[in-house]
Order: sequence, then C-alpha cells, then structure tokens
Amino acid sequence: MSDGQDFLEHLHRLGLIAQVSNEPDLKAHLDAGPRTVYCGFDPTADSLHVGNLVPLLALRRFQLQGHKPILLVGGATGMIGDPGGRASERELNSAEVVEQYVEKIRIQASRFLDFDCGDSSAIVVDNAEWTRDLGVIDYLRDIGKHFSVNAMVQKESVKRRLQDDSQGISYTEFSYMILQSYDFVVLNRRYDCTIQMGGSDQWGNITSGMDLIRRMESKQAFAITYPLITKADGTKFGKSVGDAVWLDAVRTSPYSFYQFWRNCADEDVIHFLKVFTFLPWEELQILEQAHDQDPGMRVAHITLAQAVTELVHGKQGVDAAERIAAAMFSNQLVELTANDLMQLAQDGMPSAELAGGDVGILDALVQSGLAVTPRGEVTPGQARKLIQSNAVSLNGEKVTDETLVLETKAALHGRFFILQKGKKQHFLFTSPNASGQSD
RNA sequence: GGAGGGGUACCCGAGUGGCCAAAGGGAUCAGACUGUAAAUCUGACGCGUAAGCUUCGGUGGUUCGAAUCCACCCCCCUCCA
Repeated sequence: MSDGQDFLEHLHRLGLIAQVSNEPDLKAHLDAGPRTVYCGFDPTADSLHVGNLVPLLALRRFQLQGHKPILLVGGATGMIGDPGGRASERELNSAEVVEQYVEKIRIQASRFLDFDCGDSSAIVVDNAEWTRDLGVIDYLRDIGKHFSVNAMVQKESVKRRLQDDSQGISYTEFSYMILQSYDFVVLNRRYDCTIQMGGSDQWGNITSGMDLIRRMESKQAFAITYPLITKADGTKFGKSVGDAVWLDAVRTSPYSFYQFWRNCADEDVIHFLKVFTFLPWEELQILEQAHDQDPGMRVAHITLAQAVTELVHGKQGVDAAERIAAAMFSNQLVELTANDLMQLAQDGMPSAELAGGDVGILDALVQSGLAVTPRGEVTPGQARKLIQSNAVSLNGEKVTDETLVLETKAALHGRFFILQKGKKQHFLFTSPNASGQSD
C-alpha cells in the first residue's frame, strides 16, 4: 500500500478518517517509530457485527505498518452504556452476561489481528480488570478531580441529551466519558499507548482521554476517528432481513454474509471496498472504473463480497457461498444433481428435514421461517399472504394454490424441495428417510 | 416532597366517548420494472380462511359503548429562591 507513502494520507484516501487531533504531530509521531494504538469495543452481544469490522480492520492496517494494536473490550464500560450515538438510555446487562460477551468477542476478534509477530503483536485487554476494584473514593479523588463538569457538559454527546426534552441523561451514562478516559491513561501507562481510534461519535470521549493523559501523565496522546458508515439511501448500515449481519457463522451464515455485500447499493460499493478490504490502491482504482462503466456487471460488488467473506469466513466460506448463489440464481434448479443439493445443505444453505409425511405448503413456509411477518413473527396467515401476492415458488415453480402438498413424487430426486420466497430467499427441505436413494 | 409536561402498533406521530384494529410518515416484506442494484409504481404490514379475538403504561370504575371520562398505581422528562 504505502511504500514510503504517508500512512495517514492513505487512510484519508480510503475515507477512513473523520477527525484527527494535531495531524502534523501525529504524522511525525507515527513516522518516528512503532506506536501503540487502541480501539474499544463494547460487549453488547456475544458476537461482533459488520459495523465492528471498520475499527477492527483499521487496527489491522496499523499493525501492517508495524504498529501495535490493542483491542480493548469494554467489560466495564459495557456495563454502563455510552450516551454517544444513542438517543436514549441503554439497557444494562448483568455482569455475568457482559463477561460472557467479552470472552466471545475476544476469540472472534483474534481472527483479524496478528497476535504473534513480535513487538507489534496485538493484544486484547478488558477494562473490567482495572475498573472492577477501583474504589469510589479513589475514583473521585484521583480521576474525577481532573474533569471539569463544565467541559463535559459542552461535549456534543452529552449536550444533545441535555437538550432533548423527552430524554435525560443519567449520572451513570454521564460518567462513561470518565471511564473511557481512564482506560486511555491505563493503556498509556502500561503499553505506552498513545493513539486512540474510534467512530466519529467517540471524538468527545477520546479527546477527553487525551486531556486526562496530559494532566496525569504529562504526555501527549492522539485521537483518530473514522466516519460512521452510512448508506446512500440513508437506512442503517449492517442490517439484513431485519437482523444485524454478524461475524459469527452461526448467527449469519457465510452465504447470507456474502449476499449482504453482493447486494449493497451501487453508490456504496466503492466506499465499502475501500473500508472493508485490503485491496491495493491500484486495484481499487481499476474496480471503480469498471463499476462506473458498467455497474450492471457488478464486478465491484462481487469482488467486495468475495474479499470480505474471505476475510471473515475464509476461502471455504466464499466457495460455499458462491456454490449456493450459483445454484439458486441459475433458475435451473431441476438440473441440480442430488449431490449438488446435498452439498448446498452442507454449505450452509438454510435447510431442514421435512417433518414426516406429506407437508402442506403453508406448513412448509412456516417451518422454514420464510413466513415471517413484518413484525418478525412466523405465522400461517403470512404464509397465505405470501402465496396470494405471488411470492412463493417451489422447485422453481410459482405456487398459487394454498392447499398444495409437498408430495414425495414431486420432489427433486425424490427427496428435495427448494422453497423460495421472493427472489432471494431460499430454503431447502430434504425428506427424512433417504433410504430410497436409488435415483 | 412540590409544580408542570408526557407514556398510542418496530420507530416517529395523529387521535380526547361510537364512523378506531386506531390517520400520516419511516422502517420492513412482497409484486411490477431491472442488474440477485437504486429510484419509481402497486400490495401487505396485531392474530385468525372467516365469524371473531387480543391491542393504545397498569389496575379498577363510569357508560349501551372508552385509546378517549373518573380513581388509584407505575415509569419518563423539565423546573424548584
């Protein structure tokens, strides 16, 4: 990427930088030798999602430059809830739950960073470790003393909540900034960590940490924020079929994951390529050109899907996803062999065994979960509505009859049914007793 | 503790005795169009094939009839020399 080129400049080009504190100094700081940079992740679920990929990959970029990344899991701050970027007060999770999340996230993140490459090896820390035993009095005397409420109230994240008529802010969330600042100090002491990175909504918290380091340690530290990912159409990034797109293969299959990227909007695809892949700049240029010339070819989309899926689920993940996609979108389901079909199930295509006997189409829609209402419930009524709106196909044929039964003789190779809702949602049913595999 | 404002479907937000399963917008799902895009148009959007059933913070009450009126309770927000 940046042989001799300025690293910060490169990040700028990729659209990864929203704000930087004291850029000239930071540049010199980075150029002068390996540095330590940290980014925090709040454990709000037991898996990271695509949104978390931004900082994760950014940390990786630093590591590739020879810097040392620290991934801080907010076992403590996760118990509090960050008021920034949140309209309302957060639900608080129990300590055990948070602890569990922390562990899962630690494992998951390990995939993206190198933990064994000498001085720049990544490390994972949990701020619960140094916060847990911090007494209130110590906290107030040693840390709180350095904070001016006057200044805190001026921070955008806090100010917004103070001005909002329908929501206030609790003292708990108000204190979040202090804990995060203290994290920075601890990491600075222990690992000489001088740079904190975060989303642009973290700017206030990060600069506040810089200030605290200056006061307590008399040292200079730096802040870098990345722009929060937005989509061209204004809807929230990272959702698919109503649910977040997770990195955990159990929650979001590699196939769905792949589809998520492949289906992103034309307007977003180049931006996403820059942020979510490590493709060399020249290649990005070529892709952008190709995309501009003929977006219908979807070269950029496919490259994006392949690259990110490989990053998260490996080459097999990509292969499996593409096998399913090829089969499902070929519109020639009948030509698939029994082996192909079995492979699809193994590849992670949503599938299930058909509950004994001949099942009605409505039941099948319910069992497959395809009959979800806009509210997220699975109901027979929704199954009916889908059929009435001409949305359902079975083995490639539109279904218009609600009373249709999935009879064995109509199955592909005597035992497979591919149920389809709309264009993009498929479900594979296999017959239970496959003893008659004589076809 | 006092005074005031507020709690309506996934979100925002109308509705202040029947015409309300509850306007409007957003989100979501589907159809058409396409490129497995976007935009646009159309349909769906509490559950149920239907009759009907369950919803408007909670519980009781007034009424032929309540999201709408009354009582009590819970929660949120703002202000208090």
